[in-house]
Amino acid sequence: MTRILIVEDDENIAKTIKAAVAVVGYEGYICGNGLEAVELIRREAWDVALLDVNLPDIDGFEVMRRISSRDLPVIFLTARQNVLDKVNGLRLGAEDYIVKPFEALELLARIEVVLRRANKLSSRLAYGEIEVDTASHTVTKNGKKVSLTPKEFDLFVFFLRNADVAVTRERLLSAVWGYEFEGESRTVDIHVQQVRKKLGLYDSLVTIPKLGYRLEKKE
Amino acid sequence: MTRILIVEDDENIAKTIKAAVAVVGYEGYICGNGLEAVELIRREAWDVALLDVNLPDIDGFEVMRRISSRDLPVIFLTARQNVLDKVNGLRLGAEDYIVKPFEALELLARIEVVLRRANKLSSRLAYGEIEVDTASHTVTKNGKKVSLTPKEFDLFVFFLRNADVAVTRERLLSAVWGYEFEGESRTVDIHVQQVRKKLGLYDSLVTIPKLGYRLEKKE
DNA sequence: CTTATTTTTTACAATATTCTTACAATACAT
DNA sequence: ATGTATTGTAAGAATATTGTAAAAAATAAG
Repeated sequence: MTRILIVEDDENIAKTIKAAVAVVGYEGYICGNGLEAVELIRREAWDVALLDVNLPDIDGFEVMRRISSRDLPVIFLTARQNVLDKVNGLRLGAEDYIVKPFEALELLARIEVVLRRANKLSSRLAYGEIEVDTASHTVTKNGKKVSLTPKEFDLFVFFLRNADVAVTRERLLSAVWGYEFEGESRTVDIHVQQVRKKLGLYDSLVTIPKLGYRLEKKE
Repeated sequence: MTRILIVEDDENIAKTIKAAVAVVGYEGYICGNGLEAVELIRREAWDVALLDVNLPDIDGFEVMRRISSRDLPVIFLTARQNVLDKVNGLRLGAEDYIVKPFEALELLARIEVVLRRANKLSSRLAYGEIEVDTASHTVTKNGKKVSLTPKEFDLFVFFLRNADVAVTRERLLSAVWGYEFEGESRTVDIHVQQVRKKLGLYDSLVTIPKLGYRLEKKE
């Protein structure tokens, strides 16, 4: 679950933001002042912080300075049309800067960009009852977690992204293993068997004799 | 005309790629740095971009981020054997990933797959109620899947691509089997019979006595 | 440094494909 | 028509490919 810390003293704005991020499945937590925000950031894990510049105690910039050791993407929110603020914010290492009043969609887009840059955006892939989350590297079947090794995971993701395409072992070696084919090897086969077994794909991850494999597209 | 943007700072590699894609009739444009690439992608229409990860100014991933709004298939090129790079690239939405040094044929194959996925190329061949998809390596008759062995598949595709042409056994041996005719053999015949039987082509895959076979064109 | 995990190799069993063989059916020439 | 050459067909042998388990090697974790 993507957790977003909303540091904003105007309760209406804060609630609006929380509702907006909830729409796309993010969990928003509201915090009304700077000092508390610093504490929360130190104690808990967050994916992004939306930081109002004007806060009742310490301002957003000060919060940023105090948490600068953390590797947390920050987007500043401000009512000021002040260019100086913007320069300040970016110099402090803010990921982005957005001026109120803003459109909810605009904010969501910015959040997505920041998350993607931080590689925290979970991209989900589905294949029937199997779900894959490339961010957390987890695979579930019927909601039950299936444990795949890294190679198996990469291999399966590759098949998902190339569903219904016949792929040769050479292609797999180069795409998943990252090197060119040298001599013959059963490595690919073994991993395919493993993925088949772990995910029960005996009927859908088919062998194309003398060619390679194909993951049949789900209807 | 299929336009391919080649973003690669090594001039030799870039020119090699350009020559390779020219062979199959694609137009390649070379661009040596990331910022210019972003501009080119914003201003002009491209079918695929080949994006080197290591560029003199901003890296390939950054280019990808900046053009992420565009719906342009991207294939990353990299010398790195780094899995992280790969995961990064794919997470950013790259269509594919290819490690240097690569074979020209391999690259062309990937480009074809990407173009096909973007529906800019067709991999389907039809013959009456029979449909062949060379990408997924499947054959259906009246929507029902027909299982052909590799040789049978290649043989049938060859006939489809040479419909209404009388082909000798020698020609078939050399085109489908890939070697020159040595002594007499019934191999070709047997496979033709097999294709006839499996696809019910008794009337259309005709024998030309003393010469070879011909797949009659569908009206 | 040891232990655990993952990846690769190895060896062999199970399958699938290709090719050969043998004979039947058909076409063709005289 | 009759014999010869060619092609159709089935069955099985030979070959090659893939499945699978388990050990060895490499890598990561403690």
